Amino acid sequence: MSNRPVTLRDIAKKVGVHTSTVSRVLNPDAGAKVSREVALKVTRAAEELGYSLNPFARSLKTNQSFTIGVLIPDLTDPLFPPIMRGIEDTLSEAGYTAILANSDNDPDHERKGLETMRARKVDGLILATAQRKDRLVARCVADRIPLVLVNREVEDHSVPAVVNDDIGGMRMVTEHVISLGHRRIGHISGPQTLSTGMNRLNGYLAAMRAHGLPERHADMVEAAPLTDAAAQAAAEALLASDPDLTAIVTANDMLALGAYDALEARGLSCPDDVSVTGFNDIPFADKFKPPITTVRIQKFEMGAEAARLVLRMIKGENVGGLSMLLRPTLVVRGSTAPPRR
DNA sequence: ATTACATGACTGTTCGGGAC
DNA sequence: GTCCCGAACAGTCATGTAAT
Repeated sequence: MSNRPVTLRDIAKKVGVHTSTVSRVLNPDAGAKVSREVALKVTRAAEELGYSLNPFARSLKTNQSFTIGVLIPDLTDPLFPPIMRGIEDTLSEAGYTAILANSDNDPDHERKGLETMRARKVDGLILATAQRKDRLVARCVADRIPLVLVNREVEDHSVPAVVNDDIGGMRMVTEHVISLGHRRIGHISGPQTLSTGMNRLNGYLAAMRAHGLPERHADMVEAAPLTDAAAQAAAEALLASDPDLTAIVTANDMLALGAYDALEARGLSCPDDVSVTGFNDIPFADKFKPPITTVRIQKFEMGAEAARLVLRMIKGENVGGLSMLLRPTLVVRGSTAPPRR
């Protein structure tokens, strides 16, 4: 009794045909010219013997792995599972598999993750890790690997990207806060090395300017890196520098949680003393206390579009530096209210 | 006897070419 | 219209050959 996996040859032997015939039966999309009678025998034998395709052997011949490498910056960030779902659903429909690597926001991890995926001969890459200036991305471009960025993009728009309208989204939520009557509004931004961090800051500034509100330098604090600790420190710095703030708009929901903590530490309540807003509308954002007013981005769709784009590139389509901008929507919940005074 | 290098077998699958 | 033949793919490992 051998443990050797069943191959096309085994099926061919059993049925009495050539392996290539078996291959054509089991790959109907290759334009199989096989009689129904033989095809039936082959499929039956394949089932009886428990055949499953050897993807390595197929890759050897076709130079295609039907595998896409996906690199994300932080496995613990609830933003990414819905994006990943969009990627996986779309890829699997097309017969592709995603392999996931997490960089933990560490450039060294990122490089290793990319190297591993490339060594495994992925057909394409989807990166959620891109910085505005990104050497790893530049190298992938130079090596002509089908590559799509998701959520974040590079400064020179040299790589196709599927991103949210971060400027518009942040402007929208800031204007919601302004419309409630707030005038002293602070911003906790993401790292300015990231397109999301920079665009969301610009959206905040655009809203402030449009309403003739002062852009005080002290009212803008950067949380870098994007960690819980940095978020809370940023919120504390913001409240310390401007005690008259009545609202804080943050660049993502996790930063908003940091603001909640900082408010509580100062004995302030949200939204009675200070209104707070988030961004992304991560899963369970409605379970925050209070439920967070935020900007809903199209997470699933973002992943799905990125996957569609990379599949088009694999087919040889020239998509150029095509960027896709997805429209966000405002979700008003309990963390925003008119200022007390 | 040891070392360096070359050659070829091997894996499972696919696909162009050709036989009937 | 059906089916077969056999090369080719990338990389590893064993074997062969020649030089030291």
